[in-house]
Amino acid sequence: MADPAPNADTFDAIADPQRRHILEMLAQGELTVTEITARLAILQPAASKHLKILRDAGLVQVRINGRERIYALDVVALRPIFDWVLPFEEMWNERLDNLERYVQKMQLQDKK
Amino acid sequence: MADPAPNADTFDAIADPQRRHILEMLAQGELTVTEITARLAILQPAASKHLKILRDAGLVQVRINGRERIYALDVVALRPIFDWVLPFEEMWNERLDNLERYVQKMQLQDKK
DNA sequence: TGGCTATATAGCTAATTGGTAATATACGAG
DNA sequence: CTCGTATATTACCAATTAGCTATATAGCCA
Repeated sequence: MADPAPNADTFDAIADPQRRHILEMLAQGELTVTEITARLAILQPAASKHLKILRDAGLVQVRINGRERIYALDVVALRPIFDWVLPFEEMWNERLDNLERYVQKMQLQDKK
Repeated sequence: MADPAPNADTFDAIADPQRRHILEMLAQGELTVTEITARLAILQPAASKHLKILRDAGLVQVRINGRERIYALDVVALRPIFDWVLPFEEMWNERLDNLERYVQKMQLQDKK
């Protein structure tokens, strides 16, 4: 049985702006290849190529409807990105918290 | 005056596993180029090249100490990644919440 | 000064990438 | 069955990339 999320690199998949754009569009709802192509400034084969990369990364799912392929976001496949960046986010939040505390202390000093 | 965070593409910068590795190492503390090179399976010029890309993306800062360059993480530069992925994370959290609610409802049904 | 160390840069190469044009496949309509 | 539409795939090209080797720059130490 094949891995349902073969996970050809997710980071690579989202490195390209066009592919991020596709994912953002699909977050609003399903789209056909023609609709996706129309919203990007590229030709259909280029769109199909991007979609293949997104498919291989497990980020999108296809459903066939007659001669159309309807693409849908598989949002959970973005989890590796979120999980990777989250610890860093905690770092800068700490930093901001410290800065806030520092600023508040300074303001108290000023009032003295 | 130059932009303090020139932001040569952050997504591109973190697409490479070696560069992600460097950022993870720097999250633990500052390192020299030699130390970074030693922890990766590449030669020093390759490490320097990665570091230049990370510098251009504003993800690391350099401090000169004699003939050493001490690199430090500038974690806030990862914010664009976090900000981009966060709305998607909210989507899959919703999905999981719905699933939890559904499971709970089913469990209630079972008890009837 | 000369020689060693730390780092960056330049030049090269093989592999990858994002795009295009051309072609193949397959479905729906008449 | 034939024609037009939707999509994928192939072949090709220019640009980029990640690595290497070789070299340049600069600080430290004797």
